[in-house]
Amino acid sequence: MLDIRMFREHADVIRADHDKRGLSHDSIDDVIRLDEEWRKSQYDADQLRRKRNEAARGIAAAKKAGDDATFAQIKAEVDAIASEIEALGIQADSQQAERDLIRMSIPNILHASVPKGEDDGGNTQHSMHGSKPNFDFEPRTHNDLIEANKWVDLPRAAKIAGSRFFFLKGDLARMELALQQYAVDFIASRGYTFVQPPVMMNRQAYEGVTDLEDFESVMYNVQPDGLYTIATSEHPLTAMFMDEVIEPSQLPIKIVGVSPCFRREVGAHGQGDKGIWRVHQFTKIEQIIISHPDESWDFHEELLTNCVELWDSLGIHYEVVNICTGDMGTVAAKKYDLEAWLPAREEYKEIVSCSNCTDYQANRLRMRYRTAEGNSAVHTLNSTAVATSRALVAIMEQNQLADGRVRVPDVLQSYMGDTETLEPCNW
RNA sequence: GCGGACGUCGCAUAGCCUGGUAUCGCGCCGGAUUUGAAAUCCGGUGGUAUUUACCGCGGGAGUUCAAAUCUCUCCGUCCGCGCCA
Repeated sequence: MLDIRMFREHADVIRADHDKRGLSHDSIDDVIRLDEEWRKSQYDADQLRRKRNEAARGIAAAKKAGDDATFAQIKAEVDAIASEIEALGIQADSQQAERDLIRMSIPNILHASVPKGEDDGGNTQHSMHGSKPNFDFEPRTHNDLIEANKWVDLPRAAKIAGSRFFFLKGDLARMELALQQYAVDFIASRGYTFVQPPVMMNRQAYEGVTDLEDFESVMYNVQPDGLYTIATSEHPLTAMFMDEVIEPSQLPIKIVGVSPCFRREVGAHGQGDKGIWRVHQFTKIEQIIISHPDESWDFHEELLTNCVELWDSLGIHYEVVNICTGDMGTVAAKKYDLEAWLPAREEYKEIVSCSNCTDYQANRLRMRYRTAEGNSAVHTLNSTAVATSRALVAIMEQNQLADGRVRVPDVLQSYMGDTETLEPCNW
């Protein structure tokens, strides 16, 4: 959510951003109009309250003195104002609620370096890392590999939970655990605190960190308590500071989190989504930074650097892309994706997403830091370190051997008892 | 799950019984003093606004002319009991 001061003082900035995104200005105009109406109602109501307070000032004395005539006169005066105040108050509340509902749907202001484009075709390459592996055989897709090696059981998962759930088995499951440990150690060694968050959140906190439409298409709602399972640990790890005023000396707060992530993936179907590429539940190691506004762009680059060095160390070939205006979504002001090379399909596909959300989440969550002039919103940043299901796909496809087994990246071998090659499962 | 205590500005705390202007301290910010620092002194430190006003005492509702204060309810914390990986 954008600061209301942006609409009052710098509406031209929001308008320019909407032009960049190809959006109409209607919502901006609505917010500005409703804000003016709300302020008028609020001011009028405040003036009446003031009148009432002034009138009521003598009421205690009259009551104590037993002066019933004065008491009755003041009470009549106060009663007359009360109904007016109530009507104005209701009007003001509804104007403010409507204003903020629209304001919630208005996207963040994009950074100047975000390229213009209509969809993911407009994303631009930032950098290329590693090189395409050479195979003296026809490389197989990860779906072939998991089936041939019996590393993943999709049919039985579908039987007990539904499609897009999976059992992870044998050496591939061991490598998944190794990836978690390795990634956590890698990021924690750079001064990030390891945190394991709750995997369910209430609606109020969740609205602070995500697009409202996600409640219908992305999140599982758990009854009877009405909690939502998290779609990423970014959500609890950012919302953790909701309603807080942070001392500037505490900033930046750097976190590496790990959690299962749950996504309904409504409407997702297609050849590219087979196997474990797009699933309802996966594990993700996430980087989070809560920072002073002046530092967030430097930290955005730091998060990307962490990703690049982590994925380089795994020996994976990938490119970094700068996400364009049309592919950005509501919350982020700038986003880099890492896209790994999948040799069988000859495509680069998203494995990491690295965002600076500036003050957008912080405004909704009322996360502030103390300044001399008053409290002001912090900036929030998040970046995948490793989403293990997709990391497994990239490693399997790039490290596959002619017989279908898979070479374990060097840095992971010590995390799984010096295992060098993933062996098939026998059931 | 049962019983009890409690929730007050960043932290800590008074006010609650007996309804009538949000208290003291710490921390933080600014200023004075100082070569600099510490110490000391002064001022400021919840939100909103058409800037001196209005709203705020965990959330919501109720009683009342008036609620931090009384009642109900929900949420949370702590203690004891029960259950439990």
